[in-house]
Amino acid sequence: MQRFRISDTSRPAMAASQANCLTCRTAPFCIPGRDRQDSSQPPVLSRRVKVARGSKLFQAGDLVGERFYAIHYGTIKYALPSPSRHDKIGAFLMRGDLLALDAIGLKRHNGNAIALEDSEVCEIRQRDIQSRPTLLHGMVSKQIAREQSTAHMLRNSSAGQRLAAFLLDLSWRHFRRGYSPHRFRLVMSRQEIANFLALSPECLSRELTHFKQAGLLEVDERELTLRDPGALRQLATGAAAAAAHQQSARTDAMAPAAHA
Amino acid sequence: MQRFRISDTSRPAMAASQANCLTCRTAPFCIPGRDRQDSSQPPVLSRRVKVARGSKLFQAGDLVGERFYAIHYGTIKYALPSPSRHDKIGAFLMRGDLLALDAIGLKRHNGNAIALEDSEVCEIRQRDIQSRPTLLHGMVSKQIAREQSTAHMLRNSSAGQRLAAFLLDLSWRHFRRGYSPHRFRLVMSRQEIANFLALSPECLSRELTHFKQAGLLEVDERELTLRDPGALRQLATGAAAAAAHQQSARTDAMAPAAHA
DNA sequence: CGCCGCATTGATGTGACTCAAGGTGCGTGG
DNA sequence: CCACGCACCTTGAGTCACATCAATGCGGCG
Repeated sequence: MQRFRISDTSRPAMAASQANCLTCRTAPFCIPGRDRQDSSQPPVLSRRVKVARGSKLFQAGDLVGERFYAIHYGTIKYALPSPSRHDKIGAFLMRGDLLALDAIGLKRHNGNAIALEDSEVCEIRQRDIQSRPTLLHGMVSKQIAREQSTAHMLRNSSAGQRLAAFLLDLSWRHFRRGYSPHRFRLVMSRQEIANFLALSPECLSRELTHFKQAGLLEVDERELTLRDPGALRQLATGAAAAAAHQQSARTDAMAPAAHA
Repeated sequence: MQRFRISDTSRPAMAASQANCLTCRTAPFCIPGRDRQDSSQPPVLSRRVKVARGSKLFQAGDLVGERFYAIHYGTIKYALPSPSRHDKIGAFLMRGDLLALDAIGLKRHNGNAIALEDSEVCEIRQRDIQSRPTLLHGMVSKQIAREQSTAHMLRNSSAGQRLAAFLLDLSWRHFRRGYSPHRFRLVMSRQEIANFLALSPECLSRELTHFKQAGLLEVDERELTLRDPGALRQLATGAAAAAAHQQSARTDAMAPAAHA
């Protein structure tokens, strides 16, 4: 029921301006670590780059140029080219997420970064960050945790488990950013979700209706409402007798929806 | 057919000694980046720790203590605890691989690190590395690339694809370390491989015999011989018309077995 | 209007999981 | 020593979940 059309998928990304993390309102979700507030350090400067919906921030083969990105607003998908059929989507990045940190030691990018909605990213130069080890450590930790939790999610054997884990991850990330964890918009298409979860679109659709029928959620086009995050969590963790499974010291990655 | 017994799975890891990367023979596979040779910098010192087969280097919940590890020799598996059944194995680390870099910004470890054979690891303190950004960048890049390629592998839908990708990865890593890419020993059990690939042990066994019957490889207990890496690669990449797919600028992660 | 992309639903096949049994080598203890 | 238990691996039969193919509905766009 969602039918936007992207007529021009390759119009160039444009418009740049200066930015400063000290005054940035995205920074609390973006930069981990305490020394962010440390104003005795020079502020991390970056160039802001707008990326129009459907256009590429960079693509596989592009020179990395010793810089990476933080999403200021919007959503970017990162996809690795695959010989067969469509590319494989490796991540959906939203406000505050880091992008292309994996390319920090590479000459050229391995994947494509495409905006799912009109977005703006902060371009960060390695040079500007490498004198701030605490900052870098926090970013690295955040990034690796995300990759690991993605792999962890993909090891969930069943389609329902994977979908539940995905939705809870989205929920948590919205919550962390100050939005409602119960109701939010899916900026990506069903096909893209299915791709990310390594499922067929049909299977994803069926799982969604199963969840709907079980009263776990409601979904109207791309508007999602979680009705029973607890049950979703039980599903995601492999159900069973996962009763007293409290966790603390959370990072930004794949996390519980016990925020009610 | 493999039947070692680990009587005591929790005897403590012991014995420490000093080590120096400048003279270490593992360094070429371990530390990426060019400034490793830079002797104007102080050498990276580290403590070597022996880990007996079956014992834990650390486990989930242990304090991180602002240090991580590089494998000097041996093999370590890193597994995340899972409420249901067995832990999920997230990585097999061998000579030169980095371990616990994901914990760099955390207080406590998320997973268990268990030696699959008698091993020795270099304990690296964050402090000692953070004045060497090039070094750190290289390590970060290497680590994230590994995580990404694991996730990429797990998105391969079929059991054969995943297994082929896994074997080629092992082959490549042996090759990089100066060992034969065609013949090597599997230090992990079938169950552990199956766990890592998110397959049932039975399915893994069947795929192995399929590969054997197809003449792609031979396997005697844990001794593996790759007979047709090219065919394996076609399988792993999703077969199809993946003809002219040359790649350069390789990292250490999931890579071709075009080395013949 | 006709086309196309997206999403859902149904019918059907199949690949992987589950359960079960059998074989093997090691370690232990009678 | 040998019987036994055990951990590991393999193989077979049956089942189920997911992929595949196909048809339909919907809405935007040319």
